[in-house]
Amino acid sequence: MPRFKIPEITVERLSIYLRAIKKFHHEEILSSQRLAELVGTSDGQVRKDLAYFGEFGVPGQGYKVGKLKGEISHILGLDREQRIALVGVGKLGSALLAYPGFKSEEFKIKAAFDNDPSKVGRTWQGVTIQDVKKIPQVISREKIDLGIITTPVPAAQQVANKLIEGGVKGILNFAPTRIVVPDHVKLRNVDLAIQLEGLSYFLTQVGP
Amino acid sequence: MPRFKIPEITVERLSIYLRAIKKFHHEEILSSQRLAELVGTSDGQVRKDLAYFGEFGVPGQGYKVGKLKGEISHILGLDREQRIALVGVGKLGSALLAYPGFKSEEFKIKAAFDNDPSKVGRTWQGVTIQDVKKIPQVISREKIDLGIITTPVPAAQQVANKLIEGGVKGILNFAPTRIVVPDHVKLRNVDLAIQLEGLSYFLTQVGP
DNA sequence: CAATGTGAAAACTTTCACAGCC
DNA sequence: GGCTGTGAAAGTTTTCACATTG
Repeated sequence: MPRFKIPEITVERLSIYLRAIKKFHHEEILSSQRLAELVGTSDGQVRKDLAYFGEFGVPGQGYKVGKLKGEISHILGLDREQRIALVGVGKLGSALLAYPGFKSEEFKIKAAFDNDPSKVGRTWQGVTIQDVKKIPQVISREKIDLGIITTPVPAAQQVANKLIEGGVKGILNFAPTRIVVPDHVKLRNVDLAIQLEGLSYFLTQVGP
Repeated sequence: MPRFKIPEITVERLSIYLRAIKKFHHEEILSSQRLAELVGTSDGQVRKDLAYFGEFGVPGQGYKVGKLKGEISHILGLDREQRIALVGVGKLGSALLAYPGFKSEEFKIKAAFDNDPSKVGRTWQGVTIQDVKKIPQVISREKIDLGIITTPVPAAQQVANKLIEGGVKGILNFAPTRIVVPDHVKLRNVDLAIQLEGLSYFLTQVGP
């Protein structure tokens, strides 16, 4: 549907728009201006972002919430189940297993793995923790296409390799280290400490 | 030191460079090319990023690890203690309290708050959990300048207001909602679900 | 002579403003 | 009259290439 290359930031904003409009009723109509205020951007930006993918609005009126929800969900692939595996059921891993956004209708964590024998076999948030050795086999049997890495740094690359061997197409990496993946796999790093460091920089700008 | 406005992404990359060079010895010398390979960017990018802040390299040689560490740490404000408060000691909150990057030499979580009476008074990771009512008072007494919000969505704005009342200068918000802050406070949102949705979009691009 | 620092060019993103539609 | 969709302009970031330096 997209004419050519879509900026990654546009996709990110679509997620944000979707979150914002979910609070409204299907029948309601929002203008780009109203939507922009809700999420903190400009009306032109909203229109440009949406226009990459089609014509969803009605001139003179605005965007109908129901239609927009459907379109954005479809663009983001949220209208079909996304099957996920999480590796590393430590503190952060178990928090994410319970995190509302990670166990929604669209996202289903189908498998969890750890290398700690005392955790293997236990069930947490409805998911049974399995041995990391089984990663490739389970990923491919369960047709899982997204992997989340919440292991310590030293294990991250190995785990990524196993996920890829099993056939995941995307990896969300929380281990603060660079991991290398082949071109056909999409990697996204979330480094929580870097977020803090960015704020820290800001403080050096404003005062003592 | 910076001549004018520095792109936020440059600051983020500085954090990444710093993480990468920490693995090397003080005396070692790295070229921009080597550093670029380590973090997955281009040599020109590395030089541009650093050149915003000064001349840290030696032409014909490269960058000395020790010097670079010092300079980047200083730029990011990591050469002095950053005092932090965390609000919302749920699953994600307790994971972050234990997260290595959040309890480093530079970052000290000095206070934690929750509104659940059964949690108040308990100690976790060396920090005693206090009642959210005390936020403004503790923030200002302890001279805390960064706040982390890991509460559920409905509480986020209220908590932010209390943090600001106490005098924080920056807020790291993990609640998936838009919160509004005055101009002099720096807000950074980390929405974990959006990261997943970005990957999900990618899958729609490469095939079913 | 190897690698930095840096203008200038290219690529990309956001803003603007307005024709066209409801 | 109000609001979308969209080219064109402005602004920003990245890449390029080279003069300069140890």
